[in-house]
Amino acid sequence: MRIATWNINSVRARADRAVAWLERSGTDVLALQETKCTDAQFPHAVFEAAGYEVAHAGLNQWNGVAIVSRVGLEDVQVGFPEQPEFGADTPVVEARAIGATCGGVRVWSLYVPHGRSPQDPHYAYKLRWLAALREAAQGWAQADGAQVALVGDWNVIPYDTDVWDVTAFEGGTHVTQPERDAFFAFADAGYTEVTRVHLPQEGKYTYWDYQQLCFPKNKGLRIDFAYTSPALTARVTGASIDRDERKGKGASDHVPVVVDLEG
DNA sequence: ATGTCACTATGGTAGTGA
Repeated sequence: MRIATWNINSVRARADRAVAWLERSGTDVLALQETKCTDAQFPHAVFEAAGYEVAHAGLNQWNGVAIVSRVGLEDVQVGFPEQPEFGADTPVVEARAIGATCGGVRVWSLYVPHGRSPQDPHYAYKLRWLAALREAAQGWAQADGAQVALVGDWNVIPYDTDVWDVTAFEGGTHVTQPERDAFFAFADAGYTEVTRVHLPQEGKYTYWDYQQLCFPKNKGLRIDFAYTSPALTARVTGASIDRDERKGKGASDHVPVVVDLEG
């Protein structure tokens, strides 16, 4: 079975591209982030025509997460227990997490808050969000044989070598110790970040900003990851990053990150 | 050349988020 995660940066702008990629790559389950639409606006028919079921959570033009599967899609859950709210006047639980069981694997599509700047309330929200997710995820992995995949855009640069020049992020988000601690805490909860296991090389970026010709200059970030519970980690046979998907007109600023499972 | 893109609301351009 092949699972992938992809921050699509508007599913309406790229539904055809996503389906073409699904078919070309032979992906069974795809977790999407930044769909940037409401459930009513989601292009369900495009995916269903290709033989995929869809579960989506989207409140407005911001955020939005989905799971697309051709191996079943059961027990859909929008948001995780104690997922923090954000908003100055009327706080809401944003559309940043959706879970479903696909082919026996509990898949979570996650869009971790950006943080904006270490001084911004969004940064504290990001840390709260990651801590709450870790609490929930620890519970999910408890059951013997539980096969859980936490995949998505983590908005954290775990190592200095996951960015073309870490000094460009001095004073910014993504590289602070609290963010990195929050990211690595999932390993303490029993999860393994399996893309690192299979792609340990430096410079394996998953995102290149649209601005400043970042992609041609290969000024990228590695911020899209897949944490798997012990029983699922044992099934992982490989991982890949489809860098070519960043090429050409109409690309997302992120590329798909793929995890292969035996069976 | 601030070498971008997608969204909304508006009204033909400005604001927001990344």
